[in-house]
Amino acid sequence: MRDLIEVCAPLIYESVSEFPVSEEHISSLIGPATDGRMADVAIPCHSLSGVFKKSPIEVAEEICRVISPSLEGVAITSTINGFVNLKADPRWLSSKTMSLLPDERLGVKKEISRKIVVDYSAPNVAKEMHVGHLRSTVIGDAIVRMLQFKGHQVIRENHIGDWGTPFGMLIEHLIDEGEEKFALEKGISDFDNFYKEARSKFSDDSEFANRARARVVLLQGEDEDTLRLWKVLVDVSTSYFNEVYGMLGVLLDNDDLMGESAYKHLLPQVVERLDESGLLVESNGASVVFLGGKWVNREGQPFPVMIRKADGGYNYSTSDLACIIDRVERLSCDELLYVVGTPQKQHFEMVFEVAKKAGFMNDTHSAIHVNFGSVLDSNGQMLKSRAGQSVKLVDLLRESISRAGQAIAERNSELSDEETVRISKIIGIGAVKYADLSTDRAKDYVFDWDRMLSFEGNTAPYLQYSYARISRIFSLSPISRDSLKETKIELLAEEEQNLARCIVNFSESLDQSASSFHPHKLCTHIHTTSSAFASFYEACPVIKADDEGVMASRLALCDLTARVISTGLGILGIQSPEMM
RNA sequence: GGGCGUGUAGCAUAGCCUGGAUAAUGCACUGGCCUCCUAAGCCAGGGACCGCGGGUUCGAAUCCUGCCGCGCCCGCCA
Repeated sequence: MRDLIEVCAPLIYESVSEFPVSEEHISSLIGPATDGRMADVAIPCHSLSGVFKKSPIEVAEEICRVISPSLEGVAITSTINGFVNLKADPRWLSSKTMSLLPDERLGVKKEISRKIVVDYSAPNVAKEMHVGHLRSTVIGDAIVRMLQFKGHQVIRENHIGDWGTPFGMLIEHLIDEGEEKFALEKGISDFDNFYKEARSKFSDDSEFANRARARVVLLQGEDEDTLRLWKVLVDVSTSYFNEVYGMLGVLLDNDDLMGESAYKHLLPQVVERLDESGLLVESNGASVVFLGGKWVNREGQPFPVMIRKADGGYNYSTSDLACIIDRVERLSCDELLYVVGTPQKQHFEMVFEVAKKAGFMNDTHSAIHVNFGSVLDSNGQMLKSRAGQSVKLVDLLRESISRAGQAIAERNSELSDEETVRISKIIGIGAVKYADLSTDRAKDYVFDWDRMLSFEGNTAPYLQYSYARISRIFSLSPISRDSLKETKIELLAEEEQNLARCIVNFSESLDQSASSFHPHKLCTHIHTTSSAFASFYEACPVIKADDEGVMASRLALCDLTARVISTGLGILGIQSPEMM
């Protein structure tokens, strides 16, 4: 109810000017009501008790009496327990709602555009995509869409693991297996096996291990044939990633790839510049940065950010520092977001601190670790990839689609086979994504098929069902959807008013979601809206309304509701089916 | 040991940044509602010492502090 506060606040200041309170004081008290049933906006008057030398209850009554006339037609005032309560007047609410009818953006304003790099997904070449990549990919995609919608220039960066020592063994294994065979057979799947085979040969077969080590040297020396083999692995992997991205319906494509290999020429420069800034220290033959402060290890000794190992190799931190240089200096971005799991929190804190101290970033740049929790199984255990036993992302998505298909087949026999296939994908993928997005990303969440695919509760299928119901109304409506832009909306029933509130609050909710990089806030709002629609749907006949004006008004509400749901879900990367 | 995070009905969560009312939502549970736009729904109801103790405040789930439980991180891996 941001808009209501904006309208009311000046009127309230003016009305209370005769009282011995400052505008700031009153302003600090006006806020959204904590209990939506009591009011939209509230002024708790308890702290004014001393100034007025009266009880909070009397103060509230006095303020209410004074402000009520000026709020005529905007808000309905009342008092209880020392609160002045303002409830949106249906007239104000309806005019606000009507103003959104012709607005494609449903009241969402664009911000002054910033250039924002979002680093997310980050699968590894020649390895399977698993549940951990799911979270990064889905959350990152939603954040990218939110920021774009708010008018920002977003640069997607998929920092794939395509460089480093494992490629020695991977390339040798590729040679052993035969590259033609590999390229043909590895379309979708089975990277896990390939990687495991290479790994076990590396540990069991010393001849292979020697070849692998020699191959790493060749790779780093950019030997032509080695690079070509490396490229085979990268190409097959990225086309696999693209298949998964296509299945998931996320924005990532080949243009967004910026693998570790892309930064390798910057690595010596990182060392040089850290050295020039005086941060670099030699420690046991390695080059490191000691940040001091709270960064101590188990023994209480300061522990370092490793920049260059004693063997001359570079480290993860070095690569991330190179990224920062590239993003700040080549892309000249204002903001750097890293959609990466919480376990790496400390790593990013340290890297950002080094980057600031070394002047790779200045005060105008902000680097934010958009962290997320782990996906747990039903026993509360982490689904880890390296331990093996990880769930392959493609299998998981396929299963979700298949389960969704069964669920809709049980419920609606009118759908053709073709429609069932199409809609199963929308619902299956939507369910997985929404389950991931709808709770606070920083917390762990338990992966539960039954819950995410339930058509009840705060789930994608429930929201999609609301949208499908509205679409059904329009398919039966005598009034076309396009002709509703100028419709007079009248909010007679309580259910209509509650629905209108949700529609009006959409922009505020999106703003909060986008500014905090917390997609679940938007999810909560879409669910509240769908729920308000379901109550409205029961209580207020639309195309069966007796009066034509009422029908048009309700159709307009349906149109806005559908747009809140589909725009909201769209920003989360989830589709809204017109039937299901 | 140090650092970070987390703890809210049987279960899963929101609210915590920015203190405000009888702590909100969903699942599950109980009871109602389909000759009527998709009942995949709606309505009503029961269910919570907001981990525990102190502090700040007129007022604390929210801020501060101390404990306790759980998790993660602290590698010349990424």
